[in-house]
Amino acid sequence: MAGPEGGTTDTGKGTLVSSVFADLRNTILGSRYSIGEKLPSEAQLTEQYSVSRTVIREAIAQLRADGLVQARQGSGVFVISNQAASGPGFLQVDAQRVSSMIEALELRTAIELESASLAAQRRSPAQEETLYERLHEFSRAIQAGLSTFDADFAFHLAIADATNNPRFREVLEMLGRSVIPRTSLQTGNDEKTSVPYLEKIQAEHREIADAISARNEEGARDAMRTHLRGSLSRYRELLRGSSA
Amino acid sequence: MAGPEGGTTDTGKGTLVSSVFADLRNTILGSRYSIGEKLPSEAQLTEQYSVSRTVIREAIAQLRADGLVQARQGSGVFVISNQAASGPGFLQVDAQRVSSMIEALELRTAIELESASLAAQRRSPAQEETLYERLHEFSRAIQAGLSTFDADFAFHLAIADATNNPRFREVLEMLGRSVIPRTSLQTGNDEKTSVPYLEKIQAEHREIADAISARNEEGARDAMRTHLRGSLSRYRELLRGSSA
DNA sequence: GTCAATAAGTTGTATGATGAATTTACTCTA
DNA sequence: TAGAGTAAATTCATCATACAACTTATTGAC
Repeated sequence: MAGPEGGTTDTGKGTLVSSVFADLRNTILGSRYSIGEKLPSEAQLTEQYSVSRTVIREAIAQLRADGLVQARQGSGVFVISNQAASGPGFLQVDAQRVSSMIEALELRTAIELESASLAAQRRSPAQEETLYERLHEFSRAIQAGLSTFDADFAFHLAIADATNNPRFREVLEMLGRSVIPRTSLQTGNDEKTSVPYLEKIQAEHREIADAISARNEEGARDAMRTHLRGSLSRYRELLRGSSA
Repeated sequence: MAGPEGGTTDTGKGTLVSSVFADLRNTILGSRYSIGEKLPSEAQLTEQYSVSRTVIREAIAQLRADGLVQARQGSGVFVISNQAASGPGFLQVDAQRVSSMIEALELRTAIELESASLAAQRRSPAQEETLYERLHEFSRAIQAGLSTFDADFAFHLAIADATNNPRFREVLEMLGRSVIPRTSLQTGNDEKTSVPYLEKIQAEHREIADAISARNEEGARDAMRTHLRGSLSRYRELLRGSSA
C-alpha cells in the first residue's frame, strides 16, 4: 500500500469512487480544464488519488454518464462539456460570478456550523487525530510556499467526517471548494497568498479544532462562524469593488 | 441463458460497458423492476452478460450516476428510480432506511437553522405575508382533515425563500420532504395524523414565523431547532423500535 | 521527404484475492 | 418452544496484475 497521501482529498467516509468522482467533477465544472482537453491518464490519476485503477475507472464511468467526458481507447479521456446537465436546480456554483460564490458560501456556512457542532459532540479519538494532522499539513504547505488550497479543503472535510454522518461530506464535496478564497477570482491575489494572511487562517482553523477536541459545541460553532464570516466579508468586498 | 442475450443491445457497437449499461438502463426505465427491488448480484450479472465483473461494476457506476440505483455494501444494488434524468439524483435519500432519514434530517437541520436566521434578517414584507399564509393553509388542512404534508413543506420552503438566497430552496427541494414524518414509514401512523399532534406542529410553526416576523434571529433559530429536534427524536424512536 | 515498421502510451477487459458490511442459518441456552 | 448469540454465506468495495486493442510518437530505410 502506498502512503495515504497524495493530491487532494481521500480519507473519510463514503466510497472512494464517489469521492474521486466528486472531485473530478468539481474540477471539470470549475473550468480548470478546457473543452477538448485531455484528462491525466488513469495511471496518473491512480497516483494522484492513491487509489486503484478500478476506482478511477468507475469514477470516470460516472463522469461519462454525466456527459462530461468521453474516453477514446488508446488515446485518453477528454472533456466534452463543463456544464452540469442541471435539470431542476442543481447545486452548481458559477465560480466566475461573485454573487454566486456568496450564495454558495452562505449555504456552506449553514452546513459547516452544524458540522462543527456535531463533530464536537461525536468525534472519535481517531477523527480528532486526523483533524490535527490536516492542521499540520496546512502548516507545512505554508512553510513550503505551496498552495494551501487542498489542505484547507481537506481540513473542512475532516470536520465533516467527524460528524459520523456521511451526508455532510457529500454536500461539502458537492459545493466544492467554494469557500476557500480562490486566486481564480482575480483579485490582485498577492494579499491572498501572503504568509500573514495564511497564518491567520491557520489560527482560525486551530481554534475550531481545539473546540472540537474539547467537545465544546458552542465554541466550535462560534469559531467556525468567525472563520467563515471572514471569507464572506472578503467576497462581499470583492463584489463592492467590482461594481464600483 | 448464458450468451449474449438478456434482450436488446449487445454485440456490435461501442464498448461492453456501454452495452451492458444501456441494457440495464432500459430494463429499469421500462419498469421491469419496481422501486426498491434488488438487482441481480454482480456475480449473476457477470454470468448473464458473459462479461467480467469490471464491466458490470462500471455499468452499475453509470446507473448510479444517473440516480437510478443505489448500492448497499453487503446487501445488493437497489432500484431507487425508474425515471430518466429526473434531476441529478445526488442527495438521494433512501426513505426505506430510517438511518438514512436521520442523516438527511440532520443535514436539513443545518440548512434550516441558518435559513431561519437569515430569513429573520432579510425577509421582505411580502415574504413575511407569504409565511403567514402558508401557516394558515396548514391550519385549514388540519380542520379539513386533509393531509398536512404539502402545507408543511410549503411553509419550510417559504422560509427558505425569505433568505433571498435561492440556494436554500434548492437544497430543501433536493432533500425532499424527508423531514416530515411520513406514513410511508410504517409506524402505526394513527398518532401521526392525530389532531393534537398536528396542532403541536402548527404551534411550533407559528413560533418560528413570529420570530422571523420580529426579526429575531436567535429566536427564529431556537424555534426551528425545537421544531426539528422533535422530528429527529421521533425518528430515533423508530430506529430503536425497529431494531428491538 | 515519404512511408512503413516499431515502440511506447492509453483505454478496455479479464481474473483472482482480500476486506467490510449485511443477511441468513444455526446452535445453544433458559 | 422462544430467544439470543454466533457462525457462515452473500454481496459490494477495493486492490493488484495481466493482457488485448487502439492511438500516437519514433525510428529507419528508401
